[in-house]
Amino acid sequence: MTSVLVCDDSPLAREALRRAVATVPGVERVTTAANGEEVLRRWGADRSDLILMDVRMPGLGGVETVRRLLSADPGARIIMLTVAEDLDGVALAVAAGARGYLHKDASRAELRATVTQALADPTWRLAPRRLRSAEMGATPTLTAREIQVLEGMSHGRSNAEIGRELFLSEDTVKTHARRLFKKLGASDRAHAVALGFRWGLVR
Amino acid sequence: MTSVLVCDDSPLAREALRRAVATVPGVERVTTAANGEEVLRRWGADRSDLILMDVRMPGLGGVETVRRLLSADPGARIIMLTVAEDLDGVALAVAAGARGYLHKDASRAELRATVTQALADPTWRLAPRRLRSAEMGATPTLTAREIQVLEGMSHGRSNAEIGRELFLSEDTVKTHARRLFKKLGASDRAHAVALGFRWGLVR
DNA sequence: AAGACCGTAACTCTTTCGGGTGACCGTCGT
DNA sequence: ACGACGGTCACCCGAAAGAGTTACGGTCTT
Repeated sequence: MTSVLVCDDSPLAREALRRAVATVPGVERVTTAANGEEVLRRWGADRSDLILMDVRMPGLGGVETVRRLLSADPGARIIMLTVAEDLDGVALAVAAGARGYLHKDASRAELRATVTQALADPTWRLAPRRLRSAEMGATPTLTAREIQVLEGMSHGRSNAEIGRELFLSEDTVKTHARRLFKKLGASDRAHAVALGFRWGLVR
Repeated sequence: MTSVLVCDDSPLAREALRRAVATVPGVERVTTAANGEEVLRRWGADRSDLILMDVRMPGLGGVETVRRLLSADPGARIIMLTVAEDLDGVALAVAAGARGYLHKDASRAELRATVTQALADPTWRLAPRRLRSAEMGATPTLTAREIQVLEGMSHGRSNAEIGRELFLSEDTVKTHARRLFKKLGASDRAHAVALGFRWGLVR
């Protein structure tokens, strides 16, 4: 029974990862956790063959979780996940005993290849790879205009105000809005803003 | 000329910190940065007497920034800022040479006391303190109901839907909405959701 | 005891949104 | 060269949202 534990605090990324990992040949079960504490709890109950874990998590951070996990079970295989702009945590995690890491902007295929390899070879270590975040569960790709409109929304501006700001007619803003809603799967602007934050499209 | 550099990726927290630090006796200048790269850039130009820096930042993380800062100038005084649920990064940062850290949920007074002490005594180290985030620049305090409503909004639900979900009338939901808008200073629900994310009230 | 919040709810009125649809133009890739 | 896509704009329409106001009972603090 080959099982993999996926841990990421972003529900969206978590689901995307879960789905991607589930397609790896040989993987029969994928469990998920939202933070380090949850990983440790699950690990106490039933041990997975491999753990994919985000470096940056609220609560117990990735690095410390790796330490605790390995002090409990030195054989645990852990691969860290990271966004492009967070290389220090990865280095620390690998130094702490993680087997390797994956950039979140790597391809789904690379993710699967890495997981396959890690599962096949218990001694596997490192070999960094990339993966386009667009492919790790379809991160929505917004155009520059759409992001500008989304940002305007996140600052509480009306369509008319956004239009004035960007020298566009309100109707044009509405068009961009409708298109970005569709891309994000948002039902309204509040939802769109939330998804923008969850996907890291706006801050 | 006593100057302090404040670094936090959250614009809201950054401003709050800036204002709090500016009230410390003896501090004549407070500069800000949004990430590690910016800190290093500023540091190259003009060195502050003290740096307050968030552990968790996009881009160059707090830990690595501490390392680079200290390798350039071993005398740099750095205090890390952290949220309650992120203790590993602090330990690493302190191990890397930071003088101490502050919980973001400490009081404004404690923040000021720590800064005062760090500025007065160049050899000062550690002495962790706390500080209520509510006081570090007036983090809005929403009631449980208001947060539930805000969360509903972040999931794209209409007021009527939120009402059905919480067994409330739509009118009541609208009342909670209006109240939370006022607390957050939001102009509409999209703005409220954005502020909720920025303040860490919703995920 | 008085006041300050909070949770609940209703009513009105105006503004904004979001869907649907269509259209023109430019660019880029095939 | 054709088609897909993005940016621009317009019009209609019904459904929400948001502002303003009022109200009543509960809890908690002063």
